[in-house]
Amino acid sequence: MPSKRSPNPTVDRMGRECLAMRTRLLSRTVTSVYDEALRPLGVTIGQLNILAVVAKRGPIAQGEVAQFLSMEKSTMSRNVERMRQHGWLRQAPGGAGRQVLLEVSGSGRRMLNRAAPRWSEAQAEVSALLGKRWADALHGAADTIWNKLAEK
Amino acid sequence: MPSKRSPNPTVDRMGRECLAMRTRLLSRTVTSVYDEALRPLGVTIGQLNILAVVAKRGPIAQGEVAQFLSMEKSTMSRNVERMRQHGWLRQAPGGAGRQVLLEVSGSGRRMLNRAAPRWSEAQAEVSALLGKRWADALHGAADTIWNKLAEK
DNA sequence: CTCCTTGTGTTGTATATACAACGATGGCGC
DNA sequence: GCGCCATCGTTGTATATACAACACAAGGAG
Repeated sequence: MPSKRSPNPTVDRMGRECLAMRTRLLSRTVTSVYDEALRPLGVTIGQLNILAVVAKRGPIAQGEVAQFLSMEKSTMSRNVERMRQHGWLRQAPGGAGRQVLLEVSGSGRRMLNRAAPRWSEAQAEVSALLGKRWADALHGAADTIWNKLAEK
Repeated sequence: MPSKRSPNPTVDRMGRECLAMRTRLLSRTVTSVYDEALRPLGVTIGQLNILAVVAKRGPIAQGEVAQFLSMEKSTMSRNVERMRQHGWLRQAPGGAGRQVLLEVSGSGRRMLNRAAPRWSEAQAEVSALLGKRWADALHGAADTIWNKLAEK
C-alpha cells in the first residue's frame, strides 16, 4: 500500500529495501550483543578484533591490520593509540619507512584469554538470534565483499 | 594453520569468524557506496532513510521513526536537528506529551526526488557486488533481526 | 646531493553510534 | 490541587567511521 505521500515509487523502496539501512541495522544490533558481553572487561569488539589479528599475525604493520579488517587507516591509528594506552599493544622493532609494527603485550594476551569465553557466548547468542541459515549467509556475504576488496 | 602465537584456539576464531567483524565490514563497505553516490547532494544514506520513512508515514513521532529503524533515540535526535537545519524536516502540529511529530517539507521532498536515481544506482551497485544470493540473504537476516526486536 | 615521488601514519573535522544522566510533559491516584 | 511516575526527547561523553590535509621517511632521478 504505497503512501499517498510518496508519489515517487523509488522513495517507497528507499524506506523498505535499502541495503545500507539493512546492513547498518545488522551491524548495530550484532555489535551491541558483543559489546554488552565485553563491557565488564573494558574492551570493545572492535578492539578485540584488532587484538586477535595482531596476536595471530604479529608483528604486523598497522596498515596491514587495517587492510585485513578493511578499516580506515585513521580509525586504526586512533584505536591503536587507545590500545597502547591500555597496554594491550606495543610497537615492535623494525618496519620499513614510517611503518609501525605491532605486537601484543602480555597484558594484551591476558585480555584475549579473558575475553575469549565472553566472545564465544556472544557469537553463540548472535548465531541463535539469526539462525544458522542467516549466520552462514552473513559469512558468505562478507567473504564475497572481502574478496572483491582484496582484488583492488 | 593455527599460529604459534595463538595457543588459545578461540582467539583464532575471533580473528576469522567474528560475526560483529563481518557485519561491521559489510556495513562500512555498503554504506560507503551509498554515501559516495549521494555526496554531491549533501545528504547521507542515514538521513535519506529517515527522510523516506517520514515521507511515507509522516506525520510521525520522532521516537517511532527511531524504533522503526532500530536507531538510538539520541542518534535520531541529533540527526533530526541537522535535517531541520537543512530544511528537509519540520515539526508537525500535535503530538502527545513531549512527542515531536515530524513531517517532510517541500525541500525535503525535492531532496528525496533528486536522491532517488542515485539511490537506485547505489542499490544496484551493491546488489551486483554481493550477487543476488547474498543480497537476498541480507534482507532475510535483517528481517529476522527486525522481527525479533519488534517482539520486545 | 637535491628534488620529487611514493608509501605510511597522524591530525582536523564531521557524522554515526551507544549509554547514562537529565529535563520536560502530562497522566493518575489521592 | 499536589506529588509521583512513566514517557519522550535532549545533552554529556566516549568510541567508530570517513575523508581530506598534513607530516614524515625512504628511495630514485637528475
